[in-house]
Amino acid sequence: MPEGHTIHRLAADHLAVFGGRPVRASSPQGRFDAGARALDGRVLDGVDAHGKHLFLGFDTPGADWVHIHLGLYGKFGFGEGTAPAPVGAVRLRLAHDDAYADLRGPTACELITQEGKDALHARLGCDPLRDSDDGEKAWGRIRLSRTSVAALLMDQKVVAGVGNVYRAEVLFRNGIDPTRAGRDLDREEWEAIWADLVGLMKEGVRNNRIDTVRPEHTPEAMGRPPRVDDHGGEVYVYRRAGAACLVCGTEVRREELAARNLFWCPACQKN
DNA sequence: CTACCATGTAAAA
DNA sequence: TTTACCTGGTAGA
Repeated sequence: MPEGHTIHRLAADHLAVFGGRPVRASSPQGRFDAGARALDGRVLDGVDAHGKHLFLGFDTPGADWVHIHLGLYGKFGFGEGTAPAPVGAVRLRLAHDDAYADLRGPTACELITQEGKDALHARLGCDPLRDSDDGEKAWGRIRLSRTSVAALLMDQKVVAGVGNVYRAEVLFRNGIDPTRAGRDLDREEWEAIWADLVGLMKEGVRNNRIDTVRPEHTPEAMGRPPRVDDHGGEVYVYRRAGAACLVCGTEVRREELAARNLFWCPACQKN
């Protein structure tokens, strides 16, 4: 269940593992048969990621990119050596003699042209993990919007790549009340949020997990027993409803907002 | 074992 | 706004 950092990491990993040499492509599950046949024997010659969208570029005439969106369930599994017989519904398998990658359960796995890729970029907001992006385009939307900053952060047309974990955590770290309207933020607050997202998400790509707890608030630093969050990283509020805030001890709250769980500390996030 | 939930999005109603 | 997609982990029987 990926946010943007996972996708950027996958892009880099695909290039490192498969780049520059012909790959064998198949769709054991069958739903990407035609696409896999078009890719089979081709060379992966470029990768890209924008928000939660992954693009694998092959030297394939008329079908320049594989566009993959993992959705809520999608997952890649990498393995070394000769690929074993596929287990379960593998939508796409890429392989060479030394490694393989299996894709299961994606929302999207399709061949697209450069034009199609351009259209996707056009409808996505700025991505904290794209070096060419800055937060200005998002600020243009946010500063005029009556929508809550919590909803705006999850809107991929505004900011691309932020999901429920980074949303909750960046608002906590910046002391922002999630219900505040975008237009009630000031520029300094937005710039701090954006800069924090860039830092957190880059660290997420490096570590392949989401960690947001500052050193001074780790259980060790606070004199509390060590804690393991069940999504793989250390966080302040995400999925911690009912537990004590790591900073002030107040009970972390959870509420449904636009069909997604929102987590926050009502004491730390009053600004 | 079954039921339910989840870091997401698009299509249907 | 609701439903569907589609997988894996976990809680509970």
